[in-house]
Amino acid sequence: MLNQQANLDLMFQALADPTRRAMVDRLSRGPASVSELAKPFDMSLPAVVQHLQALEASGLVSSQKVGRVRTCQIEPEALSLAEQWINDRRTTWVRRLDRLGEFLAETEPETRT
Amino acid sequence: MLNQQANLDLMFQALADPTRRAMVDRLSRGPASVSELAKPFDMSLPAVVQHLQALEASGLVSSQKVGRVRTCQIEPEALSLAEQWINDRRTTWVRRLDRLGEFLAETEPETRT
DNA sequence: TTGTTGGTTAAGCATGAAGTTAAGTAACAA
DNA sequence: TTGTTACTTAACTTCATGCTTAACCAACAA
Repeated sequence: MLNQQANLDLMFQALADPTRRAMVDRLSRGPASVSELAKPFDMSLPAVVQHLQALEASGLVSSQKVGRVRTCQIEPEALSLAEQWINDRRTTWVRRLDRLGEFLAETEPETRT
Repeated sequence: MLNQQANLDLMFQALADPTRRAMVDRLSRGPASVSELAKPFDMSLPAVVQHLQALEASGLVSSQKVGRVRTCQIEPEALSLAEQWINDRRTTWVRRLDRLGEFLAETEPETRT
């Protein structure tokens, strides 16, 4: 298992680019070859492949080459790692608000509505 | 409402840096001043403030200045926007697998275990 | 009013990311 | 075996990011 921290770096970095998000979006609907993935974009093929490399480095996408065609697919486990990081922070925040609510309720019960 | 796409760019970009994630983590436990936020990091104050600007630009954090102290807090709505984007893609992926399962069950019922 | 604290502004620098073109390779099709 | 397809590699340009230091300003404390 790689360093989790570094992994999140690569993950969020990968998702920070609209082209790469569009690729993830495409792959969430099913596997695709490199040129299929490239088709919607007004960009050279090498550029597309560089985006793909970023996605693969982050663990969000994997690929295998059969013959001369490289087929790419989404790696949903990786997606949920990013999702979980966000959710953990939101949860911490929400819990803090709850404790604050309790505190206010305990210390000034007469001012409650 | 700003362009959602651009907003996600800034959001994920902001979360791609470990220093900024640490700041979000800190702020998820409650508000903090700029210098409080800066304390854990081995980095000049201007550098910390630049990270803060990235977080504010993304909508993940807001701040107000009172006297000479600027107090920062997390903006959990923004967090859940990023979370939702990820979740939507995972959901699409899962549904695709479900349909694939149905398809296989319908076309080759005799090969099921 | 003088010093200290808390933050801001500006300028500069090193690195890396996003794109390009050009040339190369390996598989399949005729 | 010759051409086309599907990438791959390499070299290069441009722009953005993440820092730095130095100087500044405004609020509060003595």
